[in-house]
Amino acid sequence: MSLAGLSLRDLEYLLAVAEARHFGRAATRCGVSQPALSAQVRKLEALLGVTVFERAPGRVLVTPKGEAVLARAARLVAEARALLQFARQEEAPLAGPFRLGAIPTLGPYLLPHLLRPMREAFPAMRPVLSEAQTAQLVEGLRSGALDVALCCTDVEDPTLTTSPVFFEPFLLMHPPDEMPAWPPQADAEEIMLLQEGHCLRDQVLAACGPAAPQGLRHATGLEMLRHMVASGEGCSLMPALAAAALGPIEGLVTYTPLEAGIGREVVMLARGSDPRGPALARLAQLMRQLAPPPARAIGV
Amino acid sequence: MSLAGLSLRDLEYLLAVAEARHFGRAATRCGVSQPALSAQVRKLEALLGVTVFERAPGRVLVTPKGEAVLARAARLVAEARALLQFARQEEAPLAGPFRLGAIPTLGPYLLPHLLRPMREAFPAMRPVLSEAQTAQLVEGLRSGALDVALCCTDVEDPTLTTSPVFFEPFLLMHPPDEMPAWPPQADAEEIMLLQEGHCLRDQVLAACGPAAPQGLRHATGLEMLRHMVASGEGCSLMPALAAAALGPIEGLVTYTPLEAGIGREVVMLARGSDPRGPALARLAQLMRQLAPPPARAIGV
DNA sequence: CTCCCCCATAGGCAGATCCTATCGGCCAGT
DNA sequence: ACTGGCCGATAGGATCTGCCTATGGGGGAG
Repeated sequence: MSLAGLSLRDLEYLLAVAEARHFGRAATRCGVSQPALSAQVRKLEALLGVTVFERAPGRVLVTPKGEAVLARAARLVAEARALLQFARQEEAPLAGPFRLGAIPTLGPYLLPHLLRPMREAFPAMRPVLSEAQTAQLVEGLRSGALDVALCCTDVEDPTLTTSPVFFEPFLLMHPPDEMPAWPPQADAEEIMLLQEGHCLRDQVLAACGPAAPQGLRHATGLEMLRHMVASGEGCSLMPALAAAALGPIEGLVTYTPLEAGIGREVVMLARGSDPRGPALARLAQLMRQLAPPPARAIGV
Repeated sequence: MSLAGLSLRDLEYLLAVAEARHFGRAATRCGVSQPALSAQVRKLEALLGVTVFERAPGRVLVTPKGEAVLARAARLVAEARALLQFARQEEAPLAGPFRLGAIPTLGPYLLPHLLRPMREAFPAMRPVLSEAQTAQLVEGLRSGALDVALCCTDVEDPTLTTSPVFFEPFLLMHPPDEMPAWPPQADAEEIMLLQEGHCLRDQVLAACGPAAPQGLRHATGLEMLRHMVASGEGCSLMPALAAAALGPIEGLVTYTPLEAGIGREVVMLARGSDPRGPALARLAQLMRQLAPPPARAIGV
């Protein structure tokens, strides 16, 4: 059974007649002419198969079944009004669950600085955090499983919007008693990398210039990388936020700043089709305001 | 806030898109073209002020607020369907409260014969009985306070329908040892009447012909009338059903049949505008079938 | 690089809705 | 008994909404 032909406006007309017990006054209240309202009520009665009103001379009576229909119609109209009111009430920006993904070499070190100010700026936001590599983040964005992603690779997907957040410098991570040359010499096997899939691996390789290592020796994460350096396996580059969070290891690992410009651009990705575009832009701007101070706070 | 522009059909479209996650398939399911459905959904979103769907390339996503709107829309549509189904389901004839009025000289003696068969013929009917004089019954019908009325006066009101039920003869009620003449002699003061307002008073007066009494001696009801006859005050006419129900009083009151044609026509009145006209006609026919047998059963 | 998928847009048509004007029935005041 | 007023129904014309087919345009896959 379809709802074709059943109109909420006609139900309003019905209720108006029931209240006024008078077609003319009901029409005035509804803002239409009396014939228009009469015709619509008659049409609705035909559709329902119920004679709701008995047009008695001089007065309008309600039939027993009409009473029941009117009661249900009143509920329906009230709920419709509630729906309209609910839909139209202004909602806090980014309200509700907000799926935020980040790459593993960034999220654990950046998000702690962001979450509290974000909650203050968007009180109704309920962040749901996840950590994945860039490819999975992009797929999550496209499928709707994520709302925004923090990563570093320039994504050429035209359906995604890219908002710059900040530039994160790389620090040279090495044993204190062993200062490697930078940029590295040809086939510098002492440079260690993350395993395949991490965008940081590619960024470090790019930073190495022509003397990029083969990358045969790799770690599954930054913590492992730091411990490998501590054990004298070699050296590597560390993003500034991770270096600040993980810190040096007395007598085993220290960090040395490199020349300006060596690092990576952190961006916020979102779907271009997300209707909350303006709010997302404000979120990106908030991140831009927040990200540099912690980067300076690490003392590099 | 008005419901103008909010259409249940559009809400159905919205739900179809939410289920199918695909405008084209939703349109097919709704039996309209894809552009038609797209336009209506877009219009509805504008009306609500909520972007329910995010048209992402290759897929359709639902926004957080859209989820809430969809949930309410689903409730609304379900209730609308329930209303349609409820309205369209066949209802037992004359179902619900049924206000039946009767004049005092008829109701208590006729209705006991009618009620059980009426309940069998119209099982869903819930009779609500009342007793009043003709003028009040007619007013009750016109105001909608009554559904049908049983009375005897020919009512000329063009808004009421009159269905004959049966002819109720009058019996001469008198002491057994004192058989009055009929028709009465001029100014026969031994003829006693009911008080003003009872149609039976006028009918008896009419039956008396030119020798009608002044009616100075009157009773408030048929029981009182019978007791007045029993006490030797005079005699009177008694409707057959009342005579059967009240019965003679041994040695004090007896009944004597009169020539055929002396009596009153009992009719059922209803509003001509009552939409249950056919069912009311069947009710009148049922009364016609039921009324004569009890009239004969009184043994007169 | 091209074809396909999918939603949006454009233009025209048909039905629904509303309006004003009028009718017909009932009622009340003269 | 007559007549003016009230009230809902009907008639006819204007307008608007909703739907259709055809097409556009962006994105994705082979």
